[in-house]
Amino acid sequence: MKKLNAIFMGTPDFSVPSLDLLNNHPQINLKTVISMPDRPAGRGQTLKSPEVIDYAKKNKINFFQTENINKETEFINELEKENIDIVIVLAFAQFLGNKILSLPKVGCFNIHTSLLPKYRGAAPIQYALLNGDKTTGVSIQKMVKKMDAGDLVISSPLDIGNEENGGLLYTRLKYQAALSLNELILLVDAGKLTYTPQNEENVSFAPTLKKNDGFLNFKEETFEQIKNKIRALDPWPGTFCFLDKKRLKVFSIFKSTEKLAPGEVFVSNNSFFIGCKDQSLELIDVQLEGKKKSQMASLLNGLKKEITINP
RNA sequence: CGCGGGAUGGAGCAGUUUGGUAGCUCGUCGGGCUCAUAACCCGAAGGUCGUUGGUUCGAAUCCAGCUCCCGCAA
Repeated sequence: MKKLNAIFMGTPDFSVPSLDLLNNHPQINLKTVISMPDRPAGRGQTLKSPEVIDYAKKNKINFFQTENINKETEFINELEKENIDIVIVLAFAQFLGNKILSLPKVGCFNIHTSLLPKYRGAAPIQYALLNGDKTTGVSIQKMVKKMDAGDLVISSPLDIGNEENGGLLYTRLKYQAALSLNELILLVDAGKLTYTPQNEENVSFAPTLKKNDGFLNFKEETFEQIKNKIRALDPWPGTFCFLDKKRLKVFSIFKSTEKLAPGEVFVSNNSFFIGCKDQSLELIDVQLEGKKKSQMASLLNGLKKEITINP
């Protein structure tokens, strides 16, 4: 059986297991890896390569970095000579134009971490948790110009644990994505690919999360909403409020029976209570700006003055 | 040289501007009270103040270098 000539497009660590699978798959001849340019990152803002590029360098795979693949006409012309069969896209953070979409014989396939048509967009994992879903999954769709709207070829559900946070679900889906990719390759290889159009009536969106989406507004959010937000955005981008003027990251809370007005603060026995919209909660694991992660009880020992939250 | 905070008994902090015997809230240990207690009372142990050097009669405190931790940002 002839090997499939493949191109992989992706950027962060999330894409690496799938890339690893392609790189080692007997049915695949991996031609090139395409990713975003190096970016300044971390304290000191030193230039850092996408994880996918690190992998490519380490495994001596051809790679190409660009801000916008659609504008790289020269590079695309080169690719056209390569007889590409399939393009795999996972967490690439770029849209693909017609030139790329029509490049491979079989098609461009995108691995998406939700059960499409639910949660089209950049942050499906977090949205599933934010909404308290019990199930999510991995979808593979044949890409079209409209974002995440192509016909489905694989839809593989995954149960979400009750206390599961964003980090764990992210990791599980990272590997689930690679397993689904293997299914796709086997189907393509056997010529048994089937296309199922998405039901447009059930479409929902999961737009990119910003840092400020992690703000905990105790006055206007219910306990359940806050709880899900902490779970969903842990460890990234994280949830926070303000203790006086300083940022206070919040990692875990307990439900409390204290009767407090929304936004009201109450301190007792080294416990810190805040009223939210429908009931009240106690802060447990927190981290004050410039400090290490600690327990709220410990932090309270050092705080003497009146404390205000979200002033 | 992206911006900024921090390092003080086991924990969280104050003290640093105006150098002069190290303090607070907890925890730990012992004792007391109590049917009992995470509550209360009495007492005790525990710190070369991150590290190196400098200034000084004297440095947690002033100056310089170094190490480590963290928030923003990406």
